[in-house]
Amino acid sequence: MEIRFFPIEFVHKIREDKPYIYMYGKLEDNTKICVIQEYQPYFYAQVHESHKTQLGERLKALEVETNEGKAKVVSWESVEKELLGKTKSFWKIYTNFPKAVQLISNELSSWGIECYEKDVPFVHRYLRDQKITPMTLVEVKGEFIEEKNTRVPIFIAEEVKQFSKEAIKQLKTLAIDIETYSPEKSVIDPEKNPILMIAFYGMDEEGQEFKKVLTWKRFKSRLNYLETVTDEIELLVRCRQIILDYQPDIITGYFSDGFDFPYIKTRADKYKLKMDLGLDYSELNTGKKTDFREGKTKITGILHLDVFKFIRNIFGKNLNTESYSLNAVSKELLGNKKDDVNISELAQAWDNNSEELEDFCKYNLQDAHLTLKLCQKLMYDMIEFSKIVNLPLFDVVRMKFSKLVESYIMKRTIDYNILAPNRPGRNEIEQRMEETFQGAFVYEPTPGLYEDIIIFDFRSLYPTIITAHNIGPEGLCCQCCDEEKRDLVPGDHHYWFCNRKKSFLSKVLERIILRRIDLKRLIKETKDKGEETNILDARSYTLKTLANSFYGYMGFFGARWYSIECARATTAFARDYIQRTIKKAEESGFQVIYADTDSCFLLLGDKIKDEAMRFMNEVNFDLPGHMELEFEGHYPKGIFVALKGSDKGAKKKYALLDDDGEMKITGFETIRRNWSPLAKGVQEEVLRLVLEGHIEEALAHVKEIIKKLKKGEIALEKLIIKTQITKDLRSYSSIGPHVAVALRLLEQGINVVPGMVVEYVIGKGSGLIREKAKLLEEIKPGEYDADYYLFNQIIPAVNSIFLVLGIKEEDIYRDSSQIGLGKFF
DNA sequence: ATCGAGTATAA
DNA sequence: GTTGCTACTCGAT
Repeated sequence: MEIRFFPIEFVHKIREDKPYIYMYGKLEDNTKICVIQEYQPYFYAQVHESHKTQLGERLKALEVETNEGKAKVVSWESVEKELLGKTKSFWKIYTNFPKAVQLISNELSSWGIECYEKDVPFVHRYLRDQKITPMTLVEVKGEFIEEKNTRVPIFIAEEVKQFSKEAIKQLKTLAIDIETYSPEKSVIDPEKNPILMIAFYGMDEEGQEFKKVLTWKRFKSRLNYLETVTDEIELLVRCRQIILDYQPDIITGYFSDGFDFPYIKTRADKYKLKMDLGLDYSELNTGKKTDFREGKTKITGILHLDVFKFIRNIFGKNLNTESYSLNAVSKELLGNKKDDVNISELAQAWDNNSEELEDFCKYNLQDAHLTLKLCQKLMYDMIEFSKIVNLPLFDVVRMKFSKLVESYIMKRTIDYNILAPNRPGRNEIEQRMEETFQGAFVYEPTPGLYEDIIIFDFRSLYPTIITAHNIGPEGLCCQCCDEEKRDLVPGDHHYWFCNRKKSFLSKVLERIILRRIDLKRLIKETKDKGEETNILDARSYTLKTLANSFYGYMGFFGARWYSIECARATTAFARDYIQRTIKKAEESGFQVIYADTDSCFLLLGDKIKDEAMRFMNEVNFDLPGHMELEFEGHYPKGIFVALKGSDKGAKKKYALLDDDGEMKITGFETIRRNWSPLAKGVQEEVLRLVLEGHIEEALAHVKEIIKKLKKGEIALEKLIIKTQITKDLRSYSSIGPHVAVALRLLEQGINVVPGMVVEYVIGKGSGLIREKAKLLEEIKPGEYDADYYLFNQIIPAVNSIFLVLGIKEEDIYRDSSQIGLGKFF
């Protein structure tokens, strides 16, 4: 019989001594199902003609002992494949189970035989080979079978094929969030401290909501979603039952890989409770955490998405948020303002049986609710990534850019019969890390206030250069192109890329670019019809992200298709194009005031916009491939400032005012999170007033703020400085203010993990700044260090702006205050 | 005094 | 994922 289903979650297992892929998913009527198919794992080996007979004998005899049985070679066949531009003959060697690939190939390597694609995860291999796209409708031929140990029907497939590219729309999702007992001045310790409450927030296919907060302390409350149990054991038992009863397609959490699930697992293990949530009755698997690998929690058959990971790894790049906390991200993405409670007071409220516990329950549920909404909001984007790289959503949301690009390239190897180069070993990585290359060109601006600025920029500069100049490792210094026809890379290095045979990477990249061009047209048509473009927008964003990552990928030391020459050539062409554009603008009579990588700022002067557009069209006339210079905008006013203590113009630091009076600030402290809102606010106001031509007001504004600052009237929230902790606290060689504060947080029992952003205020006193750095709860209003905020925050933030106008530092202080400035006169 | 480590930002 | 740029703090020389 034939059925159609949406595959969502994947595992592989040995069944009756044979390797099988298990695809958990849903039929079109939302019934859950698991489709299984036998599949043989394999890898490739490069075999010399003369060794073939001998090697065959050795492979037949080869056996490697493991605790899962003997790893063996099942069979092999000879295939032709292209490896970095050269077509060669390889053996495709099949093994008896997936893990055997690694063991057998290691053995062959020790015999001096080069092996390839030996580290491709089995599920990934299957999906690519079978051309099955997760989350889309797949048609399978086969039959239902009776199996033990399964919570859903099992269908064994003989044939599978993609039925449609349309992604699944109805997904039953459950968000989960836990609160734990964490008394002050103690480290988070799942061995010691219990889970106090667990919140669930679900939504089914029809949009029906499900809310519940479980807790094991009784207190007065009229919350209808509250369920009270006797103790933590029962809490965990109920937690298991709730998930099993609800049977979501997706379980989501915010940092649930790193916190909620490992915590639940640790507590359950402590009481020897089963957490057999898997659709095959398997236990919650929190994975192995090492120094290099983060933990992942997998529940067989239920897709666990850690929304935090997707945001941190991929989506966060196009957010403006200063931190990846649930609070900050929800605010930007959902526009919600979260009701906050001081979570460090939970332990105390718990011990005192306080009625405030109700607030913590509400807070707990709110977090689950926000997580659910974030997951739903990002679902299109996550699914698009999954579809485009053809991998399980579980893996995609946990990937970083390099893996994502590589997966996409790996998918394309099938279409072009290409063999993937191996990932670099330890030595190779070390060598690659020492290689550097020159980046983009940045024009040094002359400090000043400018009028009528026109900005042009190259659309997708790096991707279009790679395709237009056929950049790719295979065509490097080819011998097939005649010397006079070679497309030489600009600069001192004498090298070129073949212009007869298209390189694999540029073919792959061009497909992305072309698809995006089509898609943009479709989006426009759809919008014109007044229809929703959510999914198309997500797809366009995915393609753009992928295309933009190619250049970085080629220069990344861990890449399979690493090529420093390709990365070097990409930036070399880019520098050449932007410099030629600048020259051409000047030849056309425009004054160029700034340029950075792919953009060019010029002054309109006494010309009209049409003349600028004519210049742009002339540039475009000569551009190859998909390269294009675009009109970015017209700005009536703009300011460029000088380097500190110099009259040279600062690069990557300017502010513009557009036709609608909107300000666009680049590089200034205003947009940096490790400056106080006070300094940022003053700077932004000064920039605005100066650009609008109100210089006196700008100066007066600063003086006013300084007066308030000296009187101790500035609210503490405006003085908060946020700095990220980027590594383990113990490995800091120099203890900055942020590290000092983080160490105190640790003492209070707050889990300080890399990536966390700490907030502090500089308090009154003497000594190092780090000694004066205070947590918000450690300082009272007015007790801040006014001098610090004046000399280290406000003055540096506005000084360079005023200097452009000929206003010196002393002019800022004049009349603003009579105290504490003696040392400056 | 000067320099490296650390943080953050632009493209 | 890459390089480029500026400015500040800490801590060692």
